[in-house]
Amino acid sequence: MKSELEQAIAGAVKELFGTELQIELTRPDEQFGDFATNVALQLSKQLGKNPREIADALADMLRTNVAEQVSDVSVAGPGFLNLKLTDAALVAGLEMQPAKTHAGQKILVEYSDPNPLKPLHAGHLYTTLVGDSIARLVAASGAEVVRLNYGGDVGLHVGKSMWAIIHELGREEPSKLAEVAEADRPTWLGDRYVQGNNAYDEDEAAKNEIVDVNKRVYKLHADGDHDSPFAQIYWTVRQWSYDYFAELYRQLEVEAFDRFIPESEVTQLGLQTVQEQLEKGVFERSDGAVIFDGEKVGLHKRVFINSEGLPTYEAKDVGLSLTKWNDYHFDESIIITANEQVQYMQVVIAAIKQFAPEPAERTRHLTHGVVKLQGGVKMSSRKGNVVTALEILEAAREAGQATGTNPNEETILAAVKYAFAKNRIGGDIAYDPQESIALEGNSGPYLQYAHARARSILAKAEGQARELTDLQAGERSLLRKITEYAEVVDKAVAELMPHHICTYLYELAQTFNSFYEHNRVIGDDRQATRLALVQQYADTLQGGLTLLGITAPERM
RNA sequence: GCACCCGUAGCUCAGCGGAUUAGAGUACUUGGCUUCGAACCAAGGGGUCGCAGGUUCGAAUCCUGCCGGGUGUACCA
Repeated sequence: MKSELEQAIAGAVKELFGTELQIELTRPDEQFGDFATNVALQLSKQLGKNPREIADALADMLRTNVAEQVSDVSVAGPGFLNLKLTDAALVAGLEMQPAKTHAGQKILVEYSDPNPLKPLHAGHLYTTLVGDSIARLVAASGAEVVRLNYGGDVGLHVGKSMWAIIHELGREEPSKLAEVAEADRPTWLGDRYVQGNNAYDEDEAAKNEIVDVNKRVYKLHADGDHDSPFAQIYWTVRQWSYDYFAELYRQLEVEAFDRFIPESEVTQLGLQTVQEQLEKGVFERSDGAVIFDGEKVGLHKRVFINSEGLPTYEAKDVGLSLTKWNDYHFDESIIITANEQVQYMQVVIAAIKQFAPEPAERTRHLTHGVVKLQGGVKMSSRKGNVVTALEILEAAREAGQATGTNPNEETILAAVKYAFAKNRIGGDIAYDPQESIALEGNSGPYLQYAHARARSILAKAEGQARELTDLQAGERSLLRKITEYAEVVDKAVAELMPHHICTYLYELAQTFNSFYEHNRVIGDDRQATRLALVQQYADTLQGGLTLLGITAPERM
């Protein structure tokens, strides 16, 4: 519908003024119409004519050319062309589906990326939810999506935790791990990380030991060691971490990952590749380390292999990138991380581009902001003052109890997911355990409620829904909003911005609630027509919620 | 120092490939439940869109400078 009209207008422009123009119809305020365009304003400059004259001429032509779809063409303001669709055309808009812009493509989406042996904080919850909804968007656009989860099971942070674990156990004795109760494992590990981190910063001797432990972890992987006491401790606590991640994903009810890629799996390939490319001049030696001089391409220098001979995160990312390429030959690889890695990732991708241009050019890095506590304090797992991912869910449940409405788990999840999804990706999120979970206003529960109400009508009503004709004002407003769905999803997919879905669904639900308040469905003369409308509305809302990973219960 | 991101109602945020009267939520004030679910609806007050220039018939939106905040800037991830 939209594109047909755009072509019709482009045709009219060409016929009247002889210029080729790409028309982009917008959705104006309802009082102006269903679609609007400012072509006349754009044309006035290049034609040297009054924009209103141009608009009037176009309006005249359109009134006859698109009379079938458009009931009214008006010129307003400085020269806007406002179009009002006929009821039939508006109803036809229900057929519009989101475009399959990525049909036939294989797209990798990497997100969540928690590190074993470190705590899962609120940021992990955020990045997991953002990644899940982006992966859903990509899938909705027709792509074959591969969900990847990359985590640092080797590296300095592991050295820190392992050092503290051994310290806490007293000696390298795996059986002593049994003293940690299963339920206490996550916090116990989190405490070890903080302990190791503090020791690294404050105690020179401990720092040297940690550096040594770190090397032992790399060696353990190189040797395939699963039997030494040190290795047994490592593999056991690593599994504890993976179990804990699984618990978070289970509680969040996010789509399952297709593959977990531990850093240890790509370390060798990364190290080897960087060494090879060092020979070829992509990398260079500097102060005992191997670096990439990003300054040559307007970025900054980065260390890929440190002076200890160990690969840094950079080299491992090289290994990861090549592993993805070798295993999937993807059309696009999306990586979702926090903002602080923006410039880091640019250097890494610039380096990879030197010797593996294809995966580098097909990689897209999306970033989100940090989760802040009320008052603007950033959370840090290094200092230990963290709100963990599961604590956020717990806080949500408590806040839900406090409202007296006793929301179930479905509603709690909707509240949390929506609170994190409704903001544009990129900015920081202020998390207020009390407010972000509020069950009213622009929230997940509001949307679920607006859905359940509609389903309730449908369940109670007898008789058949009928086709939509001779619409009244309130009915038309609701239908108009419903038909915007496909356009909104297309926009969210194009920008990979799930918040557009939130904004739209909230407006849709508001439109319905207002309709509900002012129009009776059951028992009204127009029951059949209104049932059809309510049905369309409920299905649309449910579809949108699904894209956000939020359920649409029939009752609540 | 340099690079990147951000600065819109008290608070939390949409809007930013320029355009019809800057929008929501929340908080505050007020009205609406004997009829389909009031987790709702209806109405009201509240903004020099950080500041100053520039481009344009037209700027919250584009450009430049400044101020304020955040992040990154060699062996952390």
